[in-house]
Amino acid sequence: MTVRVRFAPSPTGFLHVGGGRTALYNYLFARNNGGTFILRSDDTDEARSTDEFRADILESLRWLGLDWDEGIEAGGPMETYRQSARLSRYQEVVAGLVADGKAYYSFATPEQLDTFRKEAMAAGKSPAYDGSLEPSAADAAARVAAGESATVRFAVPRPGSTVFDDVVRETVTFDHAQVEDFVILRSNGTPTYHLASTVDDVDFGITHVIRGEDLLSSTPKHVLLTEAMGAHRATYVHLSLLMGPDGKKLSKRHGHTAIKAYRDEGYLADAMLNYLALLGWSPGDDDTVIALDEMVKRFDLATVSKNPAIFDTDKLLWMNGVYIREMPAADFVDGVRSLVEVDLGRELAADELDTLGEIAPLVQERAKLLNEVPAQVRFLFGDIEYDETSWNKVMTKDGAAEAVAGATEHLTAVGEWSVEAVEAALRAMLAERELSARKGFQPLRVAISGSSVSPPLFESIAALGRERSLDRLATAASRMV
RNA sequence: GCCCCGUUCGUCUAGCGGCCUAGGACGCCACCCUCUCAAGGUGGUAGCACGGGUUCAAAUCCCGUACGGGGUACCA
Repeated sequence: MTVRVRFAPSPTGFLHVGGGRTALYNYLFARNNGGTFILRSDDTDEARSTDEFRADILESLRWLGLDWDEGIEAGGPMETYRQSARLSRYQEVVAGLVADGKAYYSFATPEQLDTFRKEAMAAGKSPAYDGSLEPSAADAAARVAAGESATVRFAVPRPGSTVFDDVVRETVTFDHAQVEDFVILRSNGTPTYHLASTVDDVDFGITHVIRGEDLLSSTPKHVLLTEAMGAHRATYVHLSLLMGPDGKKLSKRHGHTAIKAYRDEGYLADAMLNYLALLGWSPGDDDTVIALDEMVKRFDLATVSKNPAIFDTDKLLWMNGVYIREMPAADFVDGVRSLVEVDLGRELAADELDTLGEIAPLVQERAKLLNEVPAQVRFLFGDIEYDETSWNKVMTKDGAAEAVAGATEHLTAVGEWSVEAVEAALRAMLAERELSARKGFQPLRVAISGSSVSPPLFESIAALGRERSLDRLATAASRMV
């Protein structure tokens, strides 16, 4: 049997990190098995679904590099992969179920249901509605014929129970006393999530339903529905949820939850994927940094962990640094160029691009976020701006003025302007003035870059050029008196 | 309330009855390297929720308790 899995977000919000992980696990499982990865849009909630969210989900998935084989915008054997376009099919299924006596028209009002549930709870019993408030079949038929509006509920066999083997949770049992006669068709004729999602899974030939644990208790409904349709149930896989640092459900107040927010902050898709993969799965062999194709080879649903994972950005940040350092130098420059240009508010000239190329490898070693880069290279492309804290800490110390004066003297004498020549000149200055490297170079760093933290000094000076470097030393000297 | 799921360092995890004096990674601390900051290197810190069983032997199996998460809609 060929594996067919789907990622079926509902466009009622941005693709968040938990959704990204679910998509990734579906992708890994499909690729590992030579199966098909399908993208579907579970947009039965018209009121909350928007095109903005639909676009965000596609864009986020593409950014991550999780390409799907079939579904939204990719096409495939099905006519459509949007639930909002499959209304008639759902109504057809519901009609069949009603005809078979597996579902019924329900006239219970919200108030009646509310009372039913409250009373059940007060009695310490399950609040699951069992259909006991409904009229006889004949009455129901008459009322429907008379045009009275009603929902359609699935008739859960009672007594009974549903048992299924979840790949990560093993055998799970639900007594039907806990499963209510759930609504499958709203009174306005639209399907509920349970119906639409299950019908799609059946129609699309989904073999493995890999989704969040929040749907675990809905699974008996899906199993019942599937079997009522005369179909074979899928294998279910419920992934634990992602939590915030305080152990509570991950939400906005913990920081960013949207995948795209991480892209915008300067995270790399590969780092994101690697980090997300490790939240609930381990490739074994004590490996931590692992590429997508390697994950595909080693992925195994049976080893996915059962417990919720906390989304910890410290580790993500570290991992992003690892991936930045692993980037080919040219890719790094490409990735950072537009950020630098946005920061400067203008495009980089050809010679400035060369300068960026020169300094980039040194910055690449240090960055953990792409977005940190502009601030680190800004001194090369604009006027000097002093960080006052740095200035006060460094330029008021003994020897600072002497270092600047000495550097001016020695650098003026440099012939060919190169990293080596600059270093030789400055080290000679140190020896002559009997200054330690620390005391002698920090003032120069502040004079050149404006900050006590910068890319390596000699390279920075070499990249800045003779004129501008000497100019900055002069500016600093005059500011010090 | 009721139902379901879970519980190994602060965090992500390895572990599937003896290889565990519990391994790796992030974080943190120290040292080394060093022109700053990073990176890198070395070392260190810290954990089997608790209580009962089962067994010659339990982090690993069973039961209970506690705690956490999810569900309990004409949301998904």
